[in-house]
Amino acid sequence: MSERHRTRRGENRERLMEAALALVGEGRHFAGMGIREVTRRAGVVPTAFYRHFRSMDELGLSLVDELGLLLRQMMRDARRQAPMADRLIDDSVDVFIANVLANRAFFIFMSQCLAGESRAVREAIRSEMRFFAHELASDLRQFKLLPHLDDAALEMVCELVIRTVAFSLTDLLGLDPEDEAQIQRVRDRTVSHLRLIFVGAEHWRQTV
Amino acid sequence: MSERHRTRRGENRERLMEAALALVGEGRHFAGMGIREVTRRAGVVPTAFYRHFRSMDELGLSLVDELGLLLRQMMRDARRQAPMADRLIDDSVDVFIANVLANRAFFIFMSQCLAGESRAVREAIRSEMRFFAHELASDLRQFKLLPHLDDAALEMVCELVIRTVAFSLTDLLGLDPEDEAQIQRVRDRTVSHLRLIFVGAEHWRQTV
DNA sequence: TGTACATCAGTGAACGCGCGTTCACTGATGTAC
DNA sequence: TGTACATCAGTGAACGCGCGTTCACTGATGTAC
Repeated sequence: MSERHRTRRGENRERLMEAALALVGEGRHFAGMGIREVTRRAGVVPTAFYRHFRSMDELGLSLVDELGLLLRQMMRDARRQAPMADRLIDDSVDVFIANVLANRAFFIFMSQCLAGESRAVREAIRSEMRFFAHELASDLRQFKLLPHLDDAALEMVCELVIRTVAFSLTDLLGLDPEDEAQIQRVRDRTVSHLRLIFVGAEHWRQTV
Repeated sequence: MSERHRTRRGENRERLMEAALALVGEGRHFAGMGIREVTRRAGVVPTAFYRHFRSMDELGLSLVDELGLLLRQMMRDARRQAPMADRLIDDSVDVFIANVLANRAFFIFMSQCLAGESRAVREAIRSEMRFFAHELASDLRQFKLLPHLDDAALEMVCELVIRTVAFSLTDLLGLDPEDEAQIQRVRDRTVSHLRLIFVGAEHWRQTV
């Protein structure tokens, strides 16, 4: 083992991504982050950055890819957790909140990116959300929930659901992660919002 | 008139704020913006910045104050425009979209700030949104809409309405402002979402 | 399996530039008497 | 209304520092035969 090459192949790449994410988790904004800042945090020489990314933008896109995997994992969790229709909303919100608390920095990154500088990153996040809405719609179809809605109406409902959850993300991220009472309040509010949407969906008449 | 002092009192202050806003409008993120960048754009010597703001953060807070005025103006517009209950949603969304298109940079700034670096700015925007929800609730009370809801339920509904509109902001800002067909699609989707929420509100049963 | 070689992933030194900020200054504006 | 003076809002020069990026280099890893 030499002094200079003591790392696994590709290890520094991960390190750089983790460092950027850690900085985001500590309150820095990705848009204002520099290459030297990230490499310093990663404990890596500045030039090493260029071995893995051409720019911070490219690092951002890689983070979005990882975020996508995380979100898909979360959706699988929710499906496993919430098989009964009457607890569907409560359980899904619980899964969501647990995941956000466990991957705080990732979700802060996501909410930063929604209004971020790079159009490519913005679009990537939005397409991830559209994918989610679509998945939710096909789950509801499969569980025979809201059978009176046509495809377009169902997609519309699911999109609103996903957006509502995404917005409650910004509530959650603003809180002290230890403050369980506040987290409970955000949870209850999100559940109320989703119930309201589902009540609306049950009484929705096609082509109003 | 001297060469050096040809400006009105406080004119450079406005210039600096306009410059920051202009840069945001062109795609820059406020979090990554520097003092020299803003002063350069404003056509002002860098040191002049310190005559008016201690830091970029403070300039950001001033922009939020101006944004607050703009939003209140928009709410007055909406009230004047939408006196009939059956056109309430459509007209309000139209007022909103017209205001967003007319003050694009301001709204981009707002959506950046929701996930911004400064907690103070973030909180300022959120409190602005809470104020809006509250105003909407008292309007609905006054118009005798949704009379079966108690105060807490009505606030909850209004909050969801405001969030839904705020989220459609991010749709709108991602578009080419000339592309009327796309804007129309965002408008229609927002109207659908709000209708869905109001259908839910009409059938909402207290203390579910 | 062994060898030769290309590629990958790391290094430290160095560059020029733009950054935030301080300073001492000056003219214009507002205020007290 | 005039005068004296404090404050406000502008200026250019200068500082030291951290930035992104280039370079020539080297050892480790993977691949072809």
